[in-house]
Order: sequence, then structure tokens, then C-alpha cells
Amino acid sequence: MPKAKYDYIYRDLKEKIETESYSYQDLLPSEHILVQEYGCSRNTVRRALAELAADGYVQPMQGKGVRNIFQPVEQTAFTVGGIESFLESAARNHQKPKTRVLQFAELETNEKISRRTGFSVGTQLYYLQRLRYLDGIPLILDHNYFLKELIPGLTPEIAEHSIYEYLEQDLGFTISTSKRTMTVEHVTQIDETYLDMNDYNCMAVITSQTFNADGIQFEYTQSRHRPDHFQFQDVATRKKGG
Amino acid sequence: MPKAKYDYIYRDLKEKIETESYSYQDLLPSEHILVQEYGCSRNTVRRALAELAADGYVQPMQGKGVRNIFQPVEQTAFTVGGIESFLESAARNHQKPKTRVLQFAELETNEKISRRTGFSVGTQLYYLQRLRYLDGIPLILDHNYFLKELIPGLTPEIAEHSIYEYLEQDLGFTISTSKRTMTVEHVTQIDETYLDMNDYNCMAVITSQTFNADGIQFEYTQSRHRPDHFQFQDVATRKKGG
DNA sequence: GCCGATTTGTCCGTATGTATC
DNA sequence: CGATACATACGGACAAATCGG
Repeated sequence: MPKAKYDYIYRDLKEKIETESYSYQDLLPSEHILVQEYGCSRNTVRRALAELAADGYVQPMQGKGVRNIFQPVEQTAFTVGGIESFLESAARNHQKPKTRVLQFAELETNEKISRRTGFSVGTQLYYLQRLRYLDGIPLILDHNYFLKELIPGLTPEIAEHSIYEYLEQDLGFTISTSKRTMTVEHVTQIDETYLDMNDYNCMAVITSQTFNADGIQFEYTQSRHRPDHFQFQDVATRKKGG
Repeated sequence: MPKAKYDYIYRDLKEKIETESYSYQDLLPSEHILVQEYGCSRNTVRRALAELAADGYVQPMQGKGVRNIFQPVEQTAFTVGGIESFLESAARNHQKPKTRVLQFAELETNEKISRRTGFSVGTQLYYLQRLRYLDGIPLILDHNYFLKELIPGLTPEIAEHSIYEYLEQDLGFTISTSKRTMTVEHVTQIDETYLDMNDYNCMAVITSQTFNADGIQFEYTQSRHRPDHFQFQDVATRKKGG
């Protein structure tokens, strides 16, 4: 729980924007005003605003002010955004999660696995296959590889609940950066076995390498989503001058 | 072309990381050293490092140093990342781009279009349909809506080349923020007419709302990609304390 | 375990530049 | 032109985490 001032201001402004204390296209109070309101330095206000801009909540305009460009969206599908556990995503999407562990094994990284996952050859891994239900419907098939060295005592029971919760709360682990790739792939035999694909012959696939606060990759995951319940959101900002 | 110091440092470090002057898992020089090397304040160095962290290039560790976590990847598919024009993406992917304008029309935003695109009812729009070729193969089908008010003089000829180039270079326009959603959808009749879908019955679809530097949305685009030549990349960082 | 040196994290006050009005 | 607003940059202070002796 960060007690940083900039983070408090960030959350406070974010909530005000979301609850429409400022409406779409409005200008926020100037940095000068915010400095007075929050009793802090201008740098601190600016840091909070920079984060909101990175989230696509506001657009700072030199000489003019900071414009609110947040639009609330109603979401129908399971939306993936930042780094979240399945439990957290389900809660945010107001859906009831359930996990079934299909496989729980240990293996050693060979050349082929190394190329795909980014783990060094010879390292010990946990390999899991998990089926994810939302509101009772099986929608996601996860293939997880975890670095055994950093995650002692992983069990199927933990995997059925939440591995991230175990890492963060029980092991005091800090999850930090995730590099993700989104693709669309043909359904596999396994997909069809566990998911009702209707007439879709493709899956939305997210592969991710996740690092802890020490910059060590501890996870490689391929997450295969049923297309009709999948959505990935993102905000990008254009860099100037190529 | 930004002449900002932090941006110079950012690019310089980025290139050093990419060309493997620092190798994977190495520590970068400490902020103190970088301050001396670049002859600037610590804040300026820190700003550059923060950008590299947001790019997933480095992982700062309190008390330890800043670790390089960049891994070069060989890309086979057409990779989408930041805000780029089709021309820019093609160049980055080392592919030869071509665009064919299928439709060029003007229309007024009605209730239905407004809900979908985010434009206000009554605003005048350009509507375009464009087929994108890479190395001679039609792979992407774009449906663009542009705010006519902000883009005077758009023509099919411009649309066949690069609208972003026209906006930025001819109109002095600044493209800023893009909110994007990635989904997987069934192929449509139009998709099948123009693209060779082999046995895929799905498309990778990116819809985006793009804003200029004044926080005005000037574009809504649905970009439909053939699955076998599509890849979307992303770096996320986990926020602490929920 | 303690202490001091190192390194990153947060915050402040100030100065100057640039764009807008 | 001056006032306002955001953008960049500097230098300093202290906190928090780490590491070596």
C-alpha cells in the first residue's frame, strides 16, 4: 500500500474523473490550483497527471490546460488490461471465477522450451494446465510455466485458487513487468475438448513473460481465450520526432 | 524533433541496450554515473530511465541498480505496437506496403454511429474502406472514420498514400493518444471478398479511437487483420497496493 | 547484528522556456 | 504585450532498500 503523495493524488483525480466530477472534454484545475488543493509541489502534481495521461484519462495541452478525455465504456466481454490475476480480472468484470487444474507437473527447460519461454536451459519449472470458468462457463485455457526456484511450495491447491495471491501475500513476492504478445491461432484438440467453440475455429491467444521486482522472469504463460468472450484494451501515446 | 535532454538520453540508452552494449540481466551504470556521463541532473536521467522501464527495457531495483531486461525477438508476423501509420509499421517490419482505397465517402454521425465511434451526433465524417497489402498480399482491411472538420481536403489520393503523413507533415497536426481494443471476430462477406482467408473463419480486429494534442478525437478505425500475419505487442507494469 | 556506503524512490523549491490567450 | 498554463531542467534533501565489512 503506497503512501506516496503522487499516488494519492493520482487515485483521487482518477476517481473524480471516473465518477464524472469532471465531464468529458472538460479542463481539470490547473497545476497551480492542484498544488494549492493538495498542498504539495508542482512536480508531485505533474507526476500524478503524467500517470493519468499514460492511462488515457487526460490530455495535457501546453499553454491551455489538461483535458479530461475519459469515456466510460460498458463492457460485455471479459476484458484484459494491466497485469492481473484471473481472480482480479473476474472481479473487475463482475464475473464469478472458477479454476480447474488439468495438469500439474515439473520439468526441466530444454533447448526448445527455452527458445519459446525465455527461461535458461536447465532451469527447473512447474508446468500447469488450467481451465478457467466465468459464471460457470469454461472460457480460458492457460498453459503456465513457473520458475520453481523462485516459487517454492507451489501446489495444485494453490493453483486452483490464485498463484499471484500466493506469491504476493504469502511469499512477499513483487510482480512487476509483463511483456505480452497477442495473436490469433487455430483451435487445438485440447481447446475443443474443454471449451465449447461453437463455430469458431480460432482462439485469442495471449503469451506473456512476467518479471519480478528484481528483473527475474518467473513466469511464461500462454492464455487461450474463447473469441466471443475476449477483449484486450490498451492505450498508446505517439512519440514525437520518430 | 524533440531536443529535450531526457529524450536524448532515453534514445541513447535505448540504442545501447538494443545493440547489446549492455547484455540481458546486466546492471546499467548507476544514476550517479549517468549524471556525470551526460552532464545533467539526476531528475533528467531518472526520467529517461522511467521511459525505458515503461517500454519494458529495464527494471529499476531500489538499493540495487537498474537491470536490463530487454530481449531481442525475431518477428515473423506483422507486429502492431505503438501508434503508427501503416507505412511506418510496414517499414519497421521490413515489408513492402501498398494501399488500395475501396471506398471514400462522407457521412453525418447518427445515433448508431455515435455510440460505436464516440463522435457526437451530427458531426461530419469521412468514411473510408482501405485494403492493405504487405509484400503484395492483401492482409488488412481498414474501416476509417475521420472527423471532417479537423481534416480539410482529404482525398482518395492522400488516403492511398498515408493519411497520418498528410496530417502531421502537411497540416501540422499532432497525433497524441489512441485507445485501442483488440478482439477476435467472425469473418464477414467483405473480408472474404478481399482477403484469402485459407481455412480461418476469424479475424484479428483492432478498433481504435485516436486523439490529437488538443484532446479531440479525430479518428475511429476498425482494422481487420488476417490472423496468420498478425501480432500485437504490449508491456504492462503492475501497480502496487491494488 | 550493526554501521556506513551505495543506489534508487519521493519530494521540494526554483528557474527558464514555450505555447496560448 | 502581459498573464496563464504546461514543459524542461537543476540542485538539494531525506527516505528506503541493499550490500559489504
